[in-house]
Amino acid sequence: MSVPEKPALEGLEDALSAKWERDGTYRFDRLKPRDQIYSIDTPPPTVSGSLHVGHVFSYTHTDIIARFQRMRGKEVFYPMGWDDNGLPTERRVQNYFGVRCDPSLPYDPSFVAPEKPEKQPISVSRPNFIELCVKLTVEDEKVFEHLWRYLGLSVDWSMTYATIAPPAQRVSQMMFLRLLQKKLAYQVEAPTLWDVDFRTAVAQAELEDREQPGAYHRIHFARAAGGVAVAIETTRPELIPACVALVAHPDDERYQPLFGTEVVTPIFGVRVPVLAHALADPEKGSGIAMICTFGDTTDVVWWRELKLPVRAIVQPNGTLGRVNWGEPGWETTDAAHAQQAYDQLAGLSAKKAQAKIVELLRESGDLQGEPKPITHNVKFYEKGDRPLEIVTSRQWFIKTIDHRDEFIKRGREMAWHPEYMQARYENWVNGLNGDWCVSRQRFFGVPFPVWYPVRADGTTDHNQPLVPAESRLPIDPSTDVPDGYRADQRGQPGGFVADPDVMDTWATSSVSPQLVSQWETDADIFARTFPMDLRPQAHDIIRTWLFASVVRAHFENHSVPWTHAAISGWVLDPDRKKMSKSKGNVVTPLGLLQEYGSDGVRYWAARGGPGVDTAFDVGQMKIGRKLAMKVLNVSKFVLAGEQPAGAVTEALDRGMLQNLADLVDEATVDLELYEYAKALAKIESFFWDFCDNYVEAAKSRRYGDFGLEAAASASTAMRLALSVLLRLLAPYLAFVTEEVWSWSHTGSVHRAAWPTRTELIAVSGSDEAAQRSVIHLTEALNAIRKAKTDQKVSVGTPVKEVIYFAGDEAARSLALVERDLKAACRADGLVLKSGEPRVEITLKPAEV
RNA sequence: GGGCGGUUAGCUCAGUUGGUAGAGCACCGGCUUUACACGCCGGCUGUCACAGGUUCGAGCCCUGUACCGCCCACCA
Repeated sequence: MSVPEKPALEGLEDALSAKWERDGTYRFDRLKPRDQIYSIDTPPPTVSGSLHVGHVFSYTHTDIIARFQRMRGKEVFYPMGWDDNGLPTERRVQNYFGVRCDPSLPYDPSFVAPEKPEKQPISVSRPNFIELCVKLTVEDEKVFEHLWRYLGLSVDWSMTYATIAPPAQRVSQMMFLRLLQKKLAYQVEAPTLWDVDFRTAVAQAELEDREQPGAYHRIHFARAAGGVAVAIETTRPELIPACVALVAHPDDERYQPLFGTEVVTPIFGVRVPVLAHALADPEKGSGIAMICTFGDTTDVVWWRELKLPVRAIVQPNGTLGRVNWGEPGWETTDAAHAQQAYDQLAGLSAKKAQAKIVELLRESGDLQGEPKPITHNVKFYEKGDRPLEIVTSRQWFIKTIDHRDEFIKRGREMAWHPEYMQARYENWVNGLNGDWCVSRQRFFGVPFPVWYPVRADGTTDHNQPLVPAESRLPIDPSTDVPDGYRADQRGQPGGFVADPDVMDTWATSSVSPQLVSQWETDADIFARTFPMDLRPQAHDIIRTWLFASVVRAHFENHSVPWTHAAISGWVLDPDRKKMSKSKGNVVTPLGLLQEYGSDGVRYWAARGGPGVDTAFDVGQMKIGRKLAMKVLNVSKFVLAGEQPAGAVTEALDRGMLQNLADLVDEATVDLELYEYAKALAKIESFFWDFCDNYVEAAKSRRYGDFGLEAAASASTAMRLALSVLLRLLAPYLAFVTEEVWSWSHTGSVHRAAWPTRTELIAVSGSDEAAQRSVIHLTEALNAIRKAKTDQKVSVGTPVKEVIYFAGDEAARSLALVERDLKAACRADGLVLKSGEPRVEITLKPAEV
């Protein structure tokens, strides 16, 4: 507890984060009542990726709120999770260890991964695969935790969770079984959006559009008995064998005669009906489209609403499957010809099949003119490399489409920061066009805790799923055995088989509020933390994580998951584009923290208000570092040396403290409204004014130039002001404020009480005249400094006389602080006069 | 096509209920000033995107337009 001779910022991050850990500064006290707890549903970063400056940005915002709430007297429940679920981790583990997951294999407890990946991937069971995932992600988590501690996140590090660990699996599975019980989860075999590389179903929320080159092919369809020939345009001629109908708008004059008739597909000779549907757009192509099973989501709508048959040709791996032409479902006028043509397509990818069929169409004369190249938007899985296909498969869904109004209502029960983000949420909910597909044909994830009986004939009975008791969870159906069965009955007639799928990443991460709040694990903690107070997250995952969390809490807890949603913006590079790895403009966060100091980087982040996309700007980090440095230096001045104690009697001191009380009120209101950036701007501005004007003016008096009592007034006032300013800055500059606090206090500033107007007024009293005198003093100082600068002398140059002309009111007001003003401008004589504002300075004769 | 943001000094951004356009950075100039040269003081810098409207008065309210960003829909 002393003031260092040469205070420095270097090394504070390591020293103080270690001290906070030692002292348990951010340890959560679970005995506090609910209304004194502030609980945060922190987004778990994906550990298989790397942290970038965008993470630092948004996690700092949350930390500022957390520190403010803690100082306001709330016990902050602030866990940290690691998202190690999902495809990125799976891919990384496959490459790192050279393994592939084969869920049909039994668990091998003695399996050890090879030092170096072998050329041929080794097949391992799902439990073995997950062990490897955990092994690898544990290392990632250490790196992440170090960065977060270095940044100064006030997380309780005894409360971390991993989304693949047993507690998370248990909550995910339990909440799934509850949905199943309530028939809010169901499975169905249906056309599903499908990624052919990952070979898994994907959800609407995981789609993105990409501009792709394509071409319109004008294709001739021959007349059938009683019909008329017609030409359609398509970008996907390879799907002609999957064509089940043609469709045009019911009001389209051109096609009126065709409705109800049939035409024949080229090459394959399949008779298909010509139908009417309002979704067909007369403006597009020839106004008549071919419906295939399935080329896009519109095909699915037509297929469903027009009750068409299925002729599926695209397989889960993206190639065209075998077809036996002439068999049921594949009737044709010339099976031999169809077979001969189709066999040239079977086994090809959609892209290659397209090239081939164009050749065939050209030969047969059914391609009219040449393909017209276009670029158009095609749907992709956001992590995928090839366009999505639509494949019919058995999938699990959670009901959403019938409950949209309820989700909107929940959204309105929450406070959004900023408010307009709520519109994005409602936009998404209103635009939902199907239930939420939650199953993925992957291995590393939370398995569906379900088996199916195998009938005597060896077929699977999907209608009677076998589910475990909740007390058994979490389970892995690929190795665990349902009650009443033996392990050797797996896959046998009269036995059982496991559901092979795992849950979608959002299906598991959306239970984070229940997971961290210890739902169905610790009723006491749950009652004290749920519904949670805050979900901080980025705006691009409102449609996924936020929405899915609302769905889960609504169905299971009949409430919102949290009462506040704080949506952070993105970090933009100087070209105003979102910073991303692919653009090669990502800066390593630890390097930044080391160069500008964590406080410097926190300052930059804090200036980006809620929801505001913010430019990556090292200039702001430098300014933050300067601010931290200034805190160090002014604190050294205020706290160093023996100082007289006593009442605050001087007008300057009393006025300054009252102005500070106003600042405390304003900053507190801002922070309560999550407007941390606005609060910072006000605090910062006051702080510099305090340093440059108040401290300069009170300095001489505090040195004792006007006696002990006047010195004590200055000393007491500036110590109190510093204490308040440190506390106001603590949520932002977590390190330097803690360092300075330790010079005069034993505890942590981060556990100190948030400053109040009362503590200041108790010392300063209320005196508007004194308050005004501070403003006038600043004006006068500025005018006098300008006069000195004009005469090219230092501000510190002693002068013979200063005559300051000011308005009547200002002159009267300045009389209260005349002694301080005179000292601050180093004048032997100071005369205050009424009149047009101006300054007259008489310099001392130059010393020879 | 629909929705949501944004457009203010060279740059990054503030601008509360309508009342004389702000800060920091950058730039220029001055200053060894006993907390701080990672400092201090001063100066320069604007068709508030554009066009209308309401008003005594508009950066702010209304209508429209342009551009930038995001989300959604459509993508035969």
